[in-house]
Amino acid sequence: MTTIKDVAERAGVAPSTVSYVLSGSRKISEDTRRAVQAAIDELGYHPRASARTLRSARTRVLALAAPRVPGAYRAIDGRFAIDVTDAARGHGYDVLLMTDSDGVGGLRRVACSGLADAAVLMAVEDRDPRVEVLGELGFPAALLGRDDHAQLPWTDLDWDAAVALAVRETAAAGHRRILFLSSAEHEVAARRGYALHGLDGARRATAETGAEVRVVPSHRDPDVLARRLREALTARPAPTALVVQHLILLPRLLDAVATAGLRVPDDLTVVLVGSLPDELGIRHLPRIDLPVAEMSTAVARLAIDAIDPGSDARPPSGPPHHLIQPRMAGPAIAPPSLG
Amino acid sequence: MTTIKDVAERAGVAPSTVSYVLSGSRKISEDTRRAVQAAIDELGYHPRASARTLRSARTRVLALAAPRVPGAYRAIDGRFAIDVTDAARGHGYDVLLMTDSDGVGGLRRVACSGLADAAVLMAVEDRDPRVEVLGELGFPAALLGRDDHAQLPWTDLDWDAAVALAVRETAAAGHRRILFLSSAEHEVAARRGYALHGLDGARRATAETGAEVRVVPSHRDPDVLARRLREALTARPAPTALVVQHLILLPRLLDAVATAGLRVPDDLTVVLVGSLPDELGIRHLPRIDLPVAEMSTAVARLAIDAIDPGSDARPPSGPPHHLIQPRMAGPAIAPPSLG
DNA sequence: CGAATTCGTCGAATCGATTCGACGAACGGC
DNA sequence: GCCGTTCGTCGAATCGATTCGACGAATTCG
Repeated sequence: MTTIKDVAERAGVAPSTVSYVLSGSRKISEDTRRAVQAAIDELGYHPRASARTLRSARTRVLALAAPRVPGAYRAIDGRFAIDVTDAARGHGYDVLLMTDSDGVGGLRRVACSGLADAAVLMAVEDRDPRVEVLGELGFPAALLGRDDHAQLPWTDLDWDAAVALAVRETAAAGHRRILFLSSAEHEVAARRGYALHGLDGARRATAETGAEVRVVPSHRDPDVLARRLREALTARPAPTALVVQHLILLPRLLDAVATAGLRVPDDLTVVLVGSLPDELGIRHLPRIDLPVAEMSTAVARLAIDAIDPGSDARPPSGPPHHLIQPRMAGPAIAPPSLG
Repeated sequence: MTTIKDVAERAGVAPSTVSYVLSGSRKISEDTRRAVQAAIDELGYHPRASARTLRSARTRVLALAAPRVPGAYRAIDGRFAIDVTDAARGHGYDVLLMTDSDGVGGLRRVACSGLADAAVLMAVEDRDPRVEVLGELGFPAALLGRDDHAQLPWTDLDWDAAVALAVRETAAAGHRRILFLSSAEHEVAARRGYALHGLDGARRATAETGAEVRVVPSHRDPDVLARRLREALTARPAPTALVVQHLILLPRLLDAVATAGLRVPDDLTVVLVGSLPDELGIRHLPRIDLPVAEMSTAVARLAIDAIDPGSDARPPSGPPHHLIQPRMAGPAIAPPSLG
C-alpha cells in the first residue's frame, strides 16, 4: 500500500512536491518532475480517493439515479447508463448507480454523506420528488429528459419536432390516412415530457399537412394495445401508414399487424420514433432514433458544469438545456400501395 | 456541513462517543445513546463517507464492470445492473458502474485508488483479461456468469440443464423433429459459458429423448439468422418445434417464421430459453426465464463475502458458486398439429 | 471497609492526501 | 556588491471520521 510519502521518499522530495507534480497547481522544475514521475511509475502509486476527497471536498463521482419500478425502467435505460458512465469518465468522473427502490432516501443519503458531487436523474416525471429533494439540499444535478418546470438543466430529443417530422415525411411520401400510436396512457397521465410533446407534434403536423391523422393511445398491456390497434387498422377507409412512438411493445405490435393480415410495408408503412436496443435488429424500418449517445454526453456535461457554479457568471435566465433535433434514419418511407 | 464534532458538542459528549453510538462497537449507556441520537436527528447529521473510508479502509462500494462493446452488452444487462445495485444496498453497499471502454484500465484504477471493496464482473469471457488483473491485484470479485477456469466465485443459470429441460419437455409434448437455435457463432467462438453449456444440454437431451434435434447455429446478423432459419424450417419432413436460446433477435426471428408462412403455435411450437426484458411483452410463449433477480442477489452476496476472507475458515475446495436450476414458465408446450 | 473489577466515556493518534505560508537559492538591477 | 524579486521546494495544518489506551466512577468481593 504505497502512499504519497513513499513516493516522496524515493524521489528525495517532500510529499507536498509530489502532490504538486500530480495536480500541476504549482510550478515544478523539469528535473524534479521527472524524478517524481519515475518514483510514481516504479512504485505503481495510485492516490487514495478517500484521502483526496476528504481534503478537497470533491469526489469526482456522479450519482446516476435510474428507475427500477416496472413501467419506468426501459431496456434502453441500460444503454443510457453505460453511455453516461463513459461520458463522465471522459471528464474524469466515475458513476455511482442508484435505484429508486428506497424512493428519495438513497439520493439524500448519497448527497449528504458526500458520495458524489452531482446527480443525473433518469426517467424524470412531472413533479418528481427527487427533484424537490435535490433542490432542498442544493445538490447539483441534471436531468435526462425534458422538464421545463424544474429549475434544473436537462437534455432531451425534441419529441414535438420528432413526431411532427415523422408525420410530415409520411404524408410527403403520399400517405393521407395515418395512424399515430402515441405513448401509453399511463405515461400521458404521469405527464411525461416525451408523451406530451409527442402528442403536440402529431397535432401540429396534422394541421400542417392536412392528412388525416388518427391518434391511438397505446397501453402498457400488450393485449389492450393489440386490440386497439386491430380496431384502428380495420377501420374503413383503411389507414396506409402507422407512426409509432410507443416502441416498447413493438414485437407484439408487429405481431398484431401480421395477425390483421397486413404486410409491412406493402399493406402498411410503419415509421418508428424513439429507440429500442440496437441488438433487437430493428434496422429495416424508417425511423427517428433516440440520440442516446448525444443525450448521455450532454447530461454528463450539464451535471458536471453544475458542480462549480462560481466558475462562470450566473446565467441570466434559468438553467441551461440541450434540445436535440430529430433526423430520419433507415430506409425511405414507402408510398402507399395502389390498391 | 455538520460533523461528528458538532453532534458531540450538542449532545455534551466526546466525538468518539458519537462514533461508538453509530457503530455500536462499544457499550454505551442508554441515556447517552438517546442524547446522541437526538443530536444526530436534530442536526440531520450524515457521516462523511470519505473520512470514514480513509480511516477504516472500507468503502462499502462494489464496482460493477459492465460490458459496452456491441455484441457483449445486452438489453437484459441493464436489469442486472439495477438488481445487483438493489441487492448490494441490502447489504449496505453502493455500486460504482464501470464500462470496459478503457479495457482493464478502469478496473485497475478503481481497485488501486480504493474506490471499491470488490468487483462484480458482467459478461465474463473465457480467459477474460479482467479476471487476470483482479487476480494479480488480489482484488475480491464475483462473476455474473459461469467460469470454472477462473479462481473466482460465480453464479449462473444451469444452461446445460435449461436447454436439456426445454428439449425434453418439447419432446414430451409429442414433438419428434425439433430445431434448436443455439447461441450465435461468435458467442461459441468466444467460448462463453452459456453458449457451450447450452449446446451440451441439447446434445444430452437428444440422446435421452431419442427425438431428432437439429442444431441451427444462430448469427448476430439478423439476415443471416433469417436465412438459416428459413432453410431449416422448410426442410422436409418439417420440424414441428423450435427451441430458441439466442433470444436477442427474437422479433426478427418471429418475422422470419411468419414469412415462411408458419403460424405459432399451430404450425410451429416455439419455446424460449433465456430472457428478454419483461417490457417487450413476450409472455405468450412457453419458456425458461433467466433468473435475473436471483443471480443478481447471489453475485452481490458472493462479492461481499469475498471482501473479508478472514471471517470464515478457508474453504477447502476452490471459490464458491451458485448454480441455478431451470424452471418452465408461461403456457404449456403445444403438441404438434395433426397435419 | 479497602481492593479489585467492571462500566462508560474521553483524549489523542491515525488514515493519506491537499494547500498555504515560509524560506533558501538564484538572479537581475543599479 | 547589495538589495529586491522570482522560483522551486518544504513543513505543517487540515479535512472528519475511527479506535486504542487510559481514566474516573460505580460496583463487587473478600
